[in-house]
Amino acid sequence: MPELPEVETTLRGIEKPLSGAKIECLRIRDSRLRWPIPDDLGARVEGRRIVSLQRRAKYILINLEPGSLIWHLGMSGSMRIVNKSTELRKHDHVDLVLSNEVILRYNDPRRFGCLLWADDALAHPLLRSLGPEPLDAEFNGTYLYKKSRGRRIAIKSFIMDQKVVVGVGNIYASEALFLAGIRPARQASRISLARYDALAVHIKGVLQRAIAQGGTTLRDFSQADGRPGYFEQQLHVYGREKQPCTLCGHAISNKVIGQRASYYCPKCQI
DNA sequence: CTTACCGCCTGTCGGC
DNA sequence: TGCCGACAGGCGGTAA
Repeated sequence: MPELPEVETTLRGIEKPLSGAKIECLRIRDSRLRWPIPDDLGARVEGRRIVSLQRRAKYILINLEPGSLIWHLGMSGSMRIVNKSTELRKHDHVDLVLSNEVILRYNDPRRFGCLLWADDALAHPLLRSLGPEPLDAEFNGTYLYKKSRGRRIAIKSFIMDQKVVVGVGNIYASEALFLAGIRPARQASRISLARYDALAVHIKGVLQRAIAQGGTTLRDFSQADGRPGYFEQQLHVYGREKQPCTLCGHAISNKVIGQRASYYCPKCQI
């Protein structure tokens, strides 16, 4: 999926046209997402006004007050702002049609995303047990250090666990570990507080820089205006197997950790 | 509680 | 050129 920077980029791209707008209707062309889109969702939102939008973890929340649409982009989802004469593309599964001529169009080839309703989104089972936002002050080295005591899993799997910290996926986990000089397979319990301090700083830094670049586009992702994200050119290790390390020139390795490709420099990351 | 693994889907790419 | 398997940015469910 879109990780945190891609979801944040999407949110920023749709916030202005959607905020305060009235929902004309919800057009569902294919409801077979990760969970089926509820049958009554259209009736539930039709004619109502969008009060605000927010991101929590990798979820986009469209608040109608009371109640929210809970929208996740899955692995391959994207949203675009279009109008009624915009031609449909393959996998354009949902349109949120607003009365101001604006249409929010959701495209998701793999259909791993979801579109659900909750009276209280943050209390929804999918969101209830999520860890802290990585850009919040409460997320820091001390938090990671305490949370990791007794955890034998690889540090990369640990920071990708949404109960530990949200928003960090396969790309940015690899990048943050490179910047912090930590080998992705290292056990989470065997990392010092000082190194967790550095890791927290680099998680925040890489996410912020990626947001500033509109996210990373590898294949499916695009911003709400259709442009790609531009962070790919700043990736140090992700997808760079056998290419030279940007710091020392050694070839980048790729090892499977927790069923996911994991890129690192065997010289710079210990 | 933790950890490891499966599977949901379509599209693309590399190897033969 | 065509076919086939491996793999892809996520994540809930299950089993041990």
